Amino acid sequence: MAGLDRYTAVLRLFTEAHSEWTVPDMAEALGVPQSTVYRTVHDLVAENFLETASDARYRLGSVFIEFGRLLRLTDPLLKAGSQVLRDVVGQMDVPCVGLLCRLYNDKVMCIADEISPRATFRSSYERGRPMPLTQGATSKVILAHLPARRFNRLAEHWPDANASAFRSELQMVRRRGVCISSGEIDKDVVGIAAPILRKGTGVLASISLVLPVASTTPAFIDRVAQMTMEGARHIEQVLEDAAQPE
Amino acid sequence: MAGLDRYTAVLRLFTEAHSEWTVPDMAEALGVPQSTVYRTVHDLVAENFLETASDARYRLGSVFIEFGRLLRLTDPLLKAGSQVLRDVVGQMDVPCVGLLCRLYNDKVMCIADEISPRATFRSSYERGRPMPLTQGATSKVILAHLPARRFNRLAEHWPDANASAFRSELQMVRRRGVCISSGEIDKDVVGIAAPILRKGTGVLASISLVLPVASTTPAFIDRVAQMTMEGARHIEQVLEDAAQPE
DNA sequence: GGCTCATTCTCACTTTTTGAGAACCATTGA
DNA sequence: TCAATGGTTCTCAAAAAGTGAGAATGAGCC
Repeated sequence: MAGLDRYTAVLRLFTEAHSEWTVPDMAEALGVPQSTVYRTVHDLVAENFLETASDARYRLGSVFIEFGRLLRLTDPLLKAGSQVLRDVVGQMDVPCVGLLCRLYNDKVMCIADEISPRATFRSSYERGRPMPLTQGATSKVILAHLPARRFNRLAEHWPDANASAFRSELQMVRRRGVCISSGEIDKDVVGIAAPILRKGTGVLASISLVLPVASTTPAFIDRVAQMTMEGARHIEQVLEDAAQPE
Repeated sequence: MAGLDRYTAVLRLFTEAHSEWTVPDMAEALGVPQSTVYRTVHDLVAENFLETASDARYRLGSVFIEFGRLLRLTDPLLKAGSQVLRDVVGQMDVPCVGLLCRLYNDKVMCIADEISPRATFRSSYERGRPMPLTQGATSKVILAHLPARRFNRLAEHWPDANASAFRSELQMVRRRGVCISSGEIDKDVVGIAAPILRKGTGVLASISLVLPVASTTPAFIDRVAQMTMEGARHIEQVLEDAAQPE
């Protein structure tokens, strides 16, 4: 184990289910001697990637909050997307959840969300949580706009029984410019997602609206799809404008 | 430059003012050859600490959002504090900002905030932004409860003209259990902060309420101070309870 | 096809990391 | 007060990575 991996391997041990670790446990999990782990952990603590908890345990440190702020303040997609999400969700007349998601390794991850004040449900697409690429409107709309090469490389890993049907479904999504799915990830919830594209770069992200099936009709879904696509176009425009002046 | 530093030195180049870097510029800023920086950046991109922007530039990557979520979900102080902040700010009958802050190297950093829906002002203590230790109620209340050794080590770095007056001010804060300051960081704003303590471990953090001077009276500030201290005691209690069952 | 520039690769040379064990240090309990 | 305990740091020689100058590759772009 070398370079950055040495450190990320330790950080990746920390999960929702196992959020505190002792050095002996880390050493065991990673298969390296304790003295090595002590050194690595020491370095990570010094830079606030980890912090000491009680009883000789360690947990994730606050550096992620610090850099999270920098990201919020400086990431063009995050800045443009958050603003548009707020606007779009604000315009909705039923409680809903708005999401801005992007490709993240072989997953899709929400990087910004906006929840109507009165929404009583939640989406599984929680900010910062990697989600599968192949299910849910939010993910599929990204998949549908991926360049063939990238798509194929990702597709190798899925044991997809019905690849050709899936491909033609995605092609339809691409043509339509929006993906609508119901109950694929969360029961009783509809997801309506539009891709955020950039000429030359391809698909950057997706913007989606999630609402309870009970509050929808086909006509309403069409209207929301329209709003979602407009939101996507708006984000694309802001990004375009931001890129020019440089 | 070795170990983790090699990587953090690159990450620390990325700031609000300079959020995108080319490799030649990084190499220049760090005083190392480009080929070395290319390698380091390559590693950081692979782990999503950085991502490529357009025009051969790089910016911070989304890994911070991913780990930020883990922190939100698993950090005991963050979990207890966010909940209590929501409660306390919810009880307030004037617009205000609630903050949960902790010592972060030689700074104080806000790790959670709660802003009344109708608040028209903002605190400089923004989530994820390191702030000076010696100004503002939020910071000083932490300073006031630091063990002498830690305090002295930090104090070495300040060119404090009036150290003894400052020390006695802090001693009064410690006795009173709350720190109230006005306009020290933000003009026209009052900060009311209480320490979150833990026996054995010392001061963990502070909880504070920030409100416009215009909306305060001495009696009201006393009431808010009371609420803030109650919030702090509540957080301490939750942390205590969470630590026991293990 | 021949520029330009970003990025990766190569390889001899340095520097760092590694790991087993000893040393250190704070706490606890005779 | 003196062991004993357990977490953490230190030591040092062997092993493994990192380094950097320059070459090679590759992707636009006249």
